[in-house]
Amino acid sequence: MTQADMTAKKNHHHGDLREALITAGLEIMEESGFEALTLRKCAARAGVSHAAPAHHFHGIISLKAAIIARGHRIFAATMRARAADALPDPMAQLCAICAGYLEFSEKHRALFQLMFQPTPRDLSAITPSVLEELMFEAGGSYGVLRTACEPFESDKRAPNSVEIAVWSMVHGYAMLFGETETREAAPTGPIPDFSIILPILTLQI
Amino acid sequence: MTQADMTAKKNHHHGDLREALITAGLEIMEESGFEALTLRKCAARAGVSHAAPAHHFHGIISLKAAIIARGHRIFAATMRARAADALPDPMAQLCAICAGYLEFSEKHRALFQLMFQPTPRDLSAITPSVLEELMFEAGGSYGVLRTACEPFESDKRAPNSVEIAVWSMVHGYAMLFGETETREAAPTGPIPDFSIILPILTLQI
DNA sequence: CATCGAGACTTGACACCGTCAAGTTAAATT
DNA sequence: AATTTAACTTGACGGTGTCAAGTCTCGATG
Repeated sequence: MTQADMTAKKNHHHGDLREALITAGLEIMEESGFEALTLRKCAARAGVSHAAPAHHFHGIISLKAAIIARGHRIFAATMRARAADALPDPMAQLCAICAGYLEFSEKHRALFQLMFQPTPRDLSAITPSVLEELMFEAGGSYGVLRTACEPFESDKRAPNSVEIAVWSMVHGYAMLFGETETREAAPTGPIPDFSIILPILTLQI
Repeated sequence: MTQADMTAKKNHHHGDLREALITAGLEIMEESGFEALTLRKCAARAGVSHAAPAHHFHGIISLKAAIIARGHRIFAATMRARAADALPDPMAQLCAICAGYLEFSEKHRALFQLMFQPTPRDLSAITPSVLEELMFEAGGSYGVLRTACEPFESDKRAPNSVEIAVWSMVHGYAMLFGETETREAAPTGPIPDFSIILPILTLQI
């Protein structure tokens, strides 16, 4: 519990409640999974009453959006870190970025699940400043992948088709195999590593 | 409302409540999206009290599992229907089955989302007979895709690597683009059709 | 420095949710 | 016909998100 949390326990002025709620949300999901995230639990962990978040977030949907924005920032950083360790040629960069994609989906499974859960149809319910932040951060993390795919695009194919193919494949793999989850249906035998799968695609690019 | 529903409104014996609850769940999601699905709403639509489902399903998790099993049956049928209309060569069959995969994800978006939401870690809470049905139906729908990929597997690659690659790609595409959802981040310009994307992969197989 | 207004909370209540316990009604069995 | 079992209903509880009204703190102003 931070100094601000302790202050909140005494008074009506937390000091940095917005950030504390986001941090609480990230911690709760890390510990108990993506479905454990609730507004009241975040408020309790931040040391305030259940209605306090309303001043910072227009409902649970806005708090989740802020957490997802934070997730995209960590996501982009994870992919960039892998790219920084790889050779500069386009293929090595793409492989590294995909490895970062999968690393994030495994290490932060609950956050990844939250980030890619079905989007509410009406984004207008989200606090405008939070939505702007989310769009910015999501664009940033997606841009890492897009940039890595650019060298492989060609006038011979539909625009963006390589980035769509790569994103579909790595995202599908992350969703389906990113964690040794209990599954109702699965391929028999061990799942091949994505580094084996990706070349099936990229050799043709 | 069926005859059985009307019977339930009068008495303590619905007649086919199990099926009515599953049907209610499918309808509610179709109308109001995947997050609108609740046990009480299903019970109300089936014309019984909120606690009636407990006799057939051990909690909301079991009712959802039953709905998901139904979803897999429709899913498999959709892919098989596409395959039935296609030429018998392996490539045409694979393309048709992927088209069926995407058709299902678009036409039954909420059901698709429910089917591939993060799985609860503890499946033992699910009614055993329901879990068995789910495993069977999920295995059946997955088997359609697996069978279509078999002609492309090779001793030169890791076992199952083609089916993993294809499943990752088509599932990722379905999750990301299967509906013109509101998205925080997206490629610029129109999304290439999956029939353009798939050949990037399959030409190399 | 005192006052006022806005910001940042707290308390309480409501409806909805899933689950459980106890009770009631109908069907099946003996 | 009586008994047992199945299939419900009713009511309650705790957790959830949201709203309204109230309270406390901070910042602005004179």
